[in-house]
Amino acid sequence: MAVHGPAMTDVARLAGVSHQTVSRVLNGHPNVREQTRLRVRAAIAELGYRPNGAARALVTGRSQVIGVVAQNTTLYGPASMLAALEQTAAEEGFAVSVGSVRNLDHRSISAAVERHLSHRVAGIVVIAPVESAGEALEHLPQDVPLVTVDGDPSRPVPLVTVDQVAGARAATQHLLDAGHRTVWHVSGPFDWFDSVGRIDGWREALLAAGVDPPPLMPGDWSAASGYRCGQMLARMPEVTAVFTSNDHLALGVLRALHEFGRRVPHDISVVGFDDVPEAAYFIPPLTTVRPDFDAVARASLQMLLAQIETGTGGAMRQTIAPALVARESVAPPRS
Amino acid sequence: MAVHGPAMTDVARLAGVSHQTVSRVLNGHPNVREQTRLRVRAAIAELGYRPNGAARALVTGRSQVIGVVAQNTTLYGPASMLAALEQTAAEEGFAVSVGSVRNLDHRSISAAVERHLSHRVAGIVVIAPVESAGEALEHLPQDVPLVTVDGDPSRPVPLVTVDQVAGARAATQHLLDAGHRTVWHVSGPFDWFDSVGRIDGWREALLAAGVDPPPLMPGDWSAASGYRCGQMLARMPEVTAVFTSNDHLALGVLRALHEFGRRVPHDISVVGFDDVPEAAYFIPPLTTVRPDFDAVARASLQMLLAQIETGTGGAMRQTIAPALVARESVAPPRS
DNA sequence: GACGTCTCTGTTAACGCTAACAAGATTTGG
DNA sequence: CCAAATCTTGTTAGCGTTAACAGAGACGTC
Repeated sequence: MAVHGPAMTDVARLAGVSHQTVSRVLNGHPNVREQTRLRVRAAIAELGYRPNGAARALVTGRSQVIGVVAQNTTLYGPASMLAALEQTAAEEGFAVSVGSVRNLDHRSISAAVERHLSHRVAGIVVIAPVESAGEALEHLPQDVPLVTVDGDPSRPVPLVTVDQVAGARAATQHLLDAGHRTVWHVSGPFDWFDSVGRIDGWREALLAAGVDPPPLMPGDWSAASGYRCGQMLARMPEVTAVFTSNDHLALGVLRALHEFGRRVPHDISVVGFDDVPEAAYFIPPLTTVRPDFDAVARASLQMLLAQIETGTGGAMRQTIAPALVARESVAPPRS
Repeated sequence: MAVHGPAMTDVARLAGVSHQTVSRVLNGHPNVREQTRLRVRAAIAELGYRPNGAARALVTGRSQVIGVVAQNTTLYGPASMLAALEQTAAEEGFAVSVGSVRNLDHRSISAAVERHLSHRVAGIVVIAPVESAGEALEHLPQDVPLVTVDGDPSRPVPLVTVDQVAGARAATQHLLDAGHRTVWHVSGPFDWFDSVGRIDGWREALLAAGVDPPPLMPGDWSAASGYRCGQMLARMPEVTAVFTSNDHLALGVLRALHEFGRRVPHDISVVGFDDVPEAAYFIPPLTTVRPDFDAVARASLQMLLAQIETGTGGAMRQTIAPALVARESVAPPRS
């Protein structure tokens, strides 16, 4: 069984001070004599003392832990968000506890949040890109610092989000600018806000250009569904430009087009979304839209810390604009 | 500021019992009258009471949290491991705290472990695929339950690992079986055990077949480095089969071969490693080796829980065999 | 030289929970 | 029907930390 490490009193005894003085040194209190501070530090080092976070959390009412609720942390977007969040949190002295959920339904989310709450996390970041998540967050205790990432813009919850609409608009516009009459769209699932936003942006760009949007091809983020949509698109001679809701969908589309002998970008141009690291090595290199996950993470954490410190909730929100990354999968239409 | 939720005593008062009885109900103690149990449960529900993990951790000396140290949780392998671990841990009632580190050097790892320790995690899982990580783990307090994943097999630390050697051997053998004279290899970084194991397996398979291994092409896991290696391979007419250390390297190789007009699998066969979800949609669909991340996660957690419960360390180890997934990127050589 | 004002340190009391013991209520055995 | 065993509940004492207050010197001011 684990031999418990030294406690504050042990350090205090060795340094010849009271445990409270040790606490002061640890928390950077100003009123400690330099000499005492050094003695305490020496004792800490000698004993290999490590403050007990549980005790601190108990007495202060909150731990230095931030809970993150996410769905599928295997997907590139969420994984990047999580990593960026963790990095940023670490810089602020916070640990990150993951509570991933299989389904983003009301019940699962609530359960994950509950788990975090019983560990008395200082705040919660919900990477909640789907409709149902919003409801779960409404019935939350009011006093928990909370930030949602890519959540429902219509709910009064602090929100940081990638500007999906702008990104999709840029992607679509990029294709129109290349000379394409219209742009087809392979979307993500309808219950993801990311997906809905990208559909909106696509539609907006087309309407602004006076073009009637062609029928939507619904996908589910996976290369498999992109492949299926691609098989249909490949057989429609009028299709010259496709915007897919993420890079993996694009990969599936590229493969289908390739199989049908439709060359990219010669016959059909393709634009993705996410800029996964491999996108530059697709055949051909994929033009795509890059969301700035670091910026999103920084913004969310900052927002969360503000809430933790001030205690005020408020319905702050912040939007991060993504950038178009032009590569070789886009060209003017033939003819 | 957060209004603190109800405590055990509040529940006790409402239910007309002592706080200790509430504690007993919560912990499933046997000696509580059914009627009392129900009354307590009702009070818990009515107040929305949530046990305070920090207090529990303080008194029991350990929390229901497992710390995970990993490097780049954006890479598919680590991300999958983390997700699987989190899932498994949740089933056992444990939360997972991530401490990712930018570099897997001694200092970073130690720092991450320290952070976990001061939160009094119940145990630590280190996804430590590199050399330098091993050293950091040697100087750890002896009494912390610890499991390394894909770590150094030569160190006396509990270890769960994907059988890289067997996987690489299978991949290489698969190519030899298809009739190829020899198999080239694009490796990962040399300080990753995964990478070294795969090199060993590749070499073993070739030697067993009486073939002198061709020069190694060193990569760094990225599609970019795969592309660079692929450009060289494409210009060597004698190359007919390539095994890459992961799927993203393979993607880069595929792209380079495509650019040079070398058809896969007609001219050159390619096998990857990892089976990323998109691998089936590469051009052509990639034959690869699939490690069972769930099995690894389950094994590690089981090992960790065993240590937590018994308190014994021991140098247990377990190896999970990966499976070859045959797709269309492999064919017999022309000639 | 006495008095207020800093600066530094120590003492005490929580925080919310579990463990250990104690004690009343209930059952069992002869 | 009484003593002993068992079940059920309550009481008390920490776990290691921070917060609040208190006290002891050092210093400057009149």
